[in-house]
Order: sequence, then structure tokens, then C-alpha cells
Amino acid sequence: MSAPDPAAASSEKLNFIETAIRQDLAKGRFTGVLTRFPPEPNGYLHIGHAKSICLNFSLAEKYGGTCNLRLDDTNPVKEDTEYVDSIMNDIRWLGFDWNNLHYASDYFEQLYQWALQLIRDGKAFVCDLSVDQTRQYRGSVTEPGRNSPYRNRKPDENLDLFQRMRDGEFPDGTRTLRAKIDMGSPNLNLRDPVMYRILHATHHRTGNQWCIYPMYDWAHGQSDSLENISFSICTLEFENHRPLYDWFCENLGIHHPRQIEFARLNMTYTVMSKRKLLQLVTEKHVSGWDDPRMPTIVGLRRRGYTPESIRAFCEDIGVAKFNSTIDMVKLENSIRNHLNAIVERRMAVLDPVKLTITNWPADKTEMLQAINNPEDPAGGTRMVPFDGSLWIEREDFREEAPRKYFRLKKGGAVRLRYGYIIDCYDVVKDDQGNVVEILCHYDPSTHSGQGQSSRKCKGTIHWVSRKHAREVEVRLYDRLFTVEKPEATNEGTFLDCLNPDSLVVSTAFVEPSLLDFPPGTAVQFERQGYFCVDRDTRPGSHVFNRTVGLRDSWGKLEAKGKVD
RNA sequence: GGCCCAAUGGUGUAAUUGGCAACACGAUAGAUUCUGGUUCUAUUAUUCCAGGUUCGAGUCCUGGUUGGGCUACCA
Repeated sequence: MSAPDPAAASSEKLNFIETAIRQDLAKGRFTGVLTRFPPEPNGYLHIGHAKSICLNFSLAEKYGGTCNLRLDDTNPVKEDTEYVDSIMNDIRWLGFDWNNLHYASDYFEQLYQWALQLIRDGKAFVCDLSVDQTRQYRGSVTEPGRNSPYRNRKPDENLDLFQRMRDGEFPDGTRTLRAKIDMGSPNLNLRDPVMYRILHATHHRTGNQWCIYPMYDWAHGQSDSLENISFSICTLEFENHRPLYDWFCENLGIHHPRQIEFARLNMTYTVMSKRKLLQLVTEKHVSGWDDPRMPTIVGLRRRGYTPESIRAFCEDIGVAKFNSTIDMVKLENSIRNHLNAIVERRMAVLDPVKLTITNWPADKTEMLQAINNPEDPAGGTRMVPFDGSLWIEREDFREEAPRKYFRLKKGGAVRLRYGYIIDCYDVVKDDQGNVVEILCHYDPSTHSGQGQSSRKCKGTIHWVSRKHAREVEVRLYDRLFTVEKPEATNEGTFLDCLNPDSLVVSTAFVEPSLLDFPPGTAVQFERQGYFCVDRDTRPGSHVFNRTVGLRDSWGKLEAKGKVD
């Protein structure tokens, strides 16, 4: 990759992070852009992580640098290899590849040595205060803290105690190693923060090798430093931690990356906190982490989202320090945008009603040519079987309809996609008065592709031959919550906002060729939406997930009563 | 009652770092269309408030308002 030319890019729009990067590069604070994505392996990655992933990897790539993947595994009681595996899969699926793979746990020994250095320098001490006492001594947001009675222990005693902490002499919670900074600081993070706690727990990588574990603040910046990271990009809640980040690097005299904070992603009609997502899974409100309604990467993937669409979305929403909430329609727009360009079209009837063409020759089947993707001439065509006995969409017929309804109505005409114009002359009803069959004549002179001379009509509807149709399962997904900001409701009650109709399972009649699509394939059901073949598909039992519906301007008009 | 951060259309991000507020999405109106899809055109803003500096302020300064974060031996 060639070196970046800042001048060449001067006219492009930069976000505040890039502005900072260019300044640092220009000043010579750093010679390159080395970033990292540092997830804690305690849950599945979601769309919010995707924003961070795209940011870190794209920035590195743009400036000719590299991006590491680092698993921030400093808390053995919460973390698990299951999550490590899923994180790596998700990043690769998104289309990124890390320069180096690291684990914070790989640095435990180095961290320990650095802790020794701070102790010798009189900048860290072993504290015997209990959890409660530590909290009391810390003071509050408006009151300064008080020095720990153990704060002035001599380095030799601290060294001895710290060694014995490591050796496992003391039970959990009895002692900590703390940095000696300033109990009077208005920034609580600087009030002699805990660096190590005693935790007799088995770590998913280091096993029982350690019984003291570093805290985030002590591990994170030092890991960045060891990897020679230049820009340590994190979310806004770490803003108040930056002085501590800087303090550790300065007092250790080691490579000092620049921490830059940005606003995490929030989206309407979903939740993003790991705790709430975990709760949805464990309480079985969804089928799992990869339930297509989840905002997780695996969920979006199973829903039918493409990596390209997610990357385009992340690019589109930008990055700033303002706490914003992105409208879900923005995400939906990005997947429609991508799928519209690349995906083949098929006809599928989701809510069927019979339509019979009474002047169609008995037993005749005609093969009609249909375009696979009007957006892509290279997509070619396919043949679709047509005859006089069809399924059409129930909502494509009305006995009486408003003026602007230009689908089929009694006494009216409509074009059958890729087929003929038909005229409806009667309907058959059941005892309850429901229409069970629509009777039509077809106009042989209106065969698709006939050209200008043929008869025109406003509406076109999709259909499937009853004889040739295949029955499949469709899973119609909708937003998981009924309110824009479920997280804004009181603690725990976000579950009250769950959308009971977020999944509707149904059957559909589809073109025969749809059965050839392997799991994962995306397709547009014409006039309906984008669907993909679910991994639950088995021979003879096909399952389609609705990724997102097509934009529906008729539906909007009708909902507003502006149809007449 | 402290500290830190932020504020630009309905939503989200820009604005050559002090020089005609732009782009995307949404919405609305229209055109095209054998998908009410796609595509195309048009419309959509007293830059949170009040002062100040300046020839000139979205941008700089002061004060205020509103929102977010900080009081785990979580990250």
C-alpha cells in the first residue's frame, strides 16, 4: 500500500478522528496508524461493534497501517472461548483481517513486572481495605476521598505483599494493588485506582496460573503500548479514564498511544447492551444469539444482511462525539440498496387466493420468460410455468376498490407479471362471504413482450401456477420492539416492549426454481421483499427468512387514507 | 452543590479550521416503470439561548440551558 498523501485528500470530508490523526502525523507524534479492536470475550458482537470494527480497520487501511484483534480477557469469571470463536468469525465475515491476534492475558507477566516497577518507584501500594471500605474512602462525586491507611507502606513491604498476593496466600477481596495518585482528584478514576484484585478463578486461557487479575485501566493502555498502537479508539464512557491511561504510560515511561473516544451506536427499536441481549437469549425471548431479530452480527447474517451492506451502513452513519440514535430504516435502506443490485427475483405468494382463467385451454402449460434481475442484464432469464389455475396474493384483489387501487378488482383488469392481461368477471364466495376464487378471462393479444401495440394497463401482479407451485415455510420478521427506545424505559421493563408480532411463521407458494437455492442465498420475492434461505432448510422442507420488505408506497398511502 | 464531554433540518453526518450551511436517509409532490420496487426531478434550516471579539462567527471567548458520562476489587 502506498503512503498516504494528505494533500490529495484535503477536499474530502474528515471526521474528527481523522482530523486528529492527520494532526498527529503532521506533528510527528506518530509515524503511522496502528489501531486495534479490543472486545471482551463475554458476549456476541453486535452492530455497535461493527461500527467500531469498521472504524479501526478502515482507518488503518486508509493510512497504510494495520489493525490488531485483541481479546480483552482480564476478567475470567465472565469470559469464555465460545465468545472468542464467535468474535473471530464475525470479524472475518464482515470482511476484515487482523494484522496480529493478541490476548490481554498474554501480557499478564509483563503487566506484573511493570506493577513491580511502579511499586519500587513508590507509585503503587498494596491496600488491605475491603471492598466496602475502599468505596467509603473513595469519597463521592462531590466530596474528595481519604487516603488509605496502607498508602504509605514502604516499597519493600509492598513488594513482599504483592508477591504473596500472586502466590495465592490471601483470599479473594482481601487485598488489592493500587496506584498512588490523588485521592482528592475531581476525577474519581484518579483516586488511587485499583490495579489488581485477587480472584481465585480459572481463566479460559491461563487456567490457574494466576489468582490476581489486572483491572481494565491497568491492562488496556499497557496492552496498547506493547502492541505499539498509535490510536486507541474507544467509546465515550472511557473519556474520564483518559487521564489515567496517560498517567500509567507516562509513569512507566513507555510508548504512549493516543486514546480517542467516539459515541457508541444506538439504534431505534432494538437494544444494544450486552446484558440485555444476553437476557433475551437466556430467557428465550429469541431463539439464540443468531435469532434473525437480534442486532448481533450472527443475527443480522442469518436475517440476510450482507457484510457489504453493514459496512456501507457504518460508513454512512459517520462518527462523532454526539450521543445519537440511528433510525432502523437507515440500516434497512442499506440492505435494500445492496440486495436490489445483486439479487435475483422470483415470484412467491404469501397469502394465497385462487384465481382461475376460465378461457385458458384445459391442460395447457405455457413457459413464460422472466427476467432474473432487471438491475443486472448479466443476470439472464428463466422460464416460469403458467396456466389457467393460479395463486395470487389476497391483497391484490378487491371486489370494490378505491380509485387509486390499481390491482385487480371485479370488473377490472390487471397484468399478470410476464404473462397476460386478465379481466375479472366474477368471484366465488364461501358461506361466510369470503372470496375463495376469482374468475377471469385472459386476453391472448397481450402476451408479455408484445410491444407497443398491445393493450396497456396500470397494475401488474405476481402469481404462481397452482399445479407447479412449491410450498415453503416463510418466517416474516419485524422489529423486535414496539417502541423506538426500549432501553429508555425503566430497568428490566424493556421486555414489556417486545413486539409480539416480531416473528410470524407462515407458508407460501413459490416458483419451483426457488427450491434450488442453497442456504444463505438471498432473493427478492417480487413486490414483497428480500428473503434468504435459512439454515434450517432441509430437503423437502424449505425455509425463507424475510430480511426486509420492499418499500411500500401504496401501503403508506392507504394507511394515511389518501387513496381516493 | 463536583469533574469531564457534547449540542447544525424529522434522523444522522459535513462545512477548505473565521468566508455563500453541504451530503445521505426519511417525508412530501411529480416523472418513468410489465415489481405501487428501482431510477429521475423538485421541496424540506433563524446552526440550543444570551452577550462578546471581528469587516465577517456554525466555528473563537464568557455566561446560561439541555443532554450524556463518572461514585465495580466490570469492561
